[in-house]
Amino acid sequence: MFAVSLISWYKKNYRKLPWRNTNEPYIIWVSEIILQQTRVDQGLPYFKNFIERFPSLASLAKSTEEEVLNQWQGLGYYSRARNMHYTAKYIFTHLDGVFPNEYNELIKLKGIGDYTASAIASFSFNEPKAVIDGNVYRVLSRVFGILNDINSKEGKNRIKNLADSLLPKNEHTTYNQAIMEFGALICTPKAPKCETCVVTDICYAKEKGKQLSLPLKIKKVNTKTRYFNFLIFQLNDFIVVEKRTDKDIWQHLYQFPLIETSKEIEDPLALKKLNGDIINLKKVKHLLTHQVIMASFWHISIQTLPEKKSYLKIPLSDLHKYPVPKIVENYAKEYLTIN
DNA sequence: AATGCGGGGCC
DNA sequence: GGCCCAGCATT
Repeated sequence: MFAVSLISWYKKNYRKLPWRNTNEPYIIWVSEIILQQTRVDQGLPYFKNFIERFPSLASLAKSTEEEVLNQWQGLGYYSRARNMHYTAKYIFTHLDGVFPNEYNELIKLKGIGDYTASAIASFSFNEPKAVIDGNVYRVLSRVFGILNDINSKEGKNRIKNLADSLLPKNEHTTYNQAIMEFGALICTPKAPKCETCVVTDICYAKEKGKQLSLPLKIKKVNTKTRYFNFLIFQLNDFIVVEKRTDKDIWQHLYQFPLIETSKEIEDPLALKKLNGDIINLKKVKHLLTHQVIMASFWHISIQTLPEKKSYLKIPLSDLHKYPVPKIVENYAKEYLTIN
């Protein structure tokens, strides 16, 4: 029995993680959002800091988006933080601060899709909904031999039907945790630990030697290269930052004034018709999932800080108050340390 | 159905 | 250098 085996394995082998000690929906929600497309090891310190800074839905709702993004800085996929802040305010204001307690209501909230709604429903409200995340796709496609592309409608439907049929109605909470933990620790993407697997005797992939070719994912990656020139205008202890507002990466985060070009440039000052002294130039290659950012940081000593509606003149010592992309954080830490 | 959205760890 | 991670929103 598939579910029984996984539950039994889980009870002996699960990791003790802070969100497993509670069924409080706010805590479960925060943990699930943080763990979207994010490994436990990477998300764990963010979870602890986030809960310490925003211990309740009310505290999150009463904060500013900037404060929330500041906590999120460095974790990536910042729409998660923006949507959480939006949803916290929505629940606080329009739902009397009470978290929706069933899948059909949870799914309506911004930032909550099928996986997260199922997880909160199962973990917080004892509603038997099967969670389907990357682990589940991998485990089920291997064990039960789902050969369809899991990005296709057919593949998703088969996994969905299979997941629903396997869900034990009474122990769904433990089972949901178990299958994901099993995928994370045993049925891993590379080098799965088949020698310690508890369902190896019924596993299609093991029998056929197809562990590494399942799940089948057909996708094309077109990575594009972009050239960012960050201009760090400095006058005494003041610098200039601006907020990113476009529908682009790092939305609502701050940065140094940016000139994006189609290729590397020699002299941004000439381009901007500005007079100043370049006192540092640092080039950094920053890798995102589908973009390569070739960044140049031009540190410019200038007599008059440039004026523009979107420019904020701030003391260098205040820079840490603004949420910034990792690449900006890295530069600031190395070259703009005050003290 | 396809695309955009971060950053990091692993091979 | 590619792949993937407790996905979701938008087009």
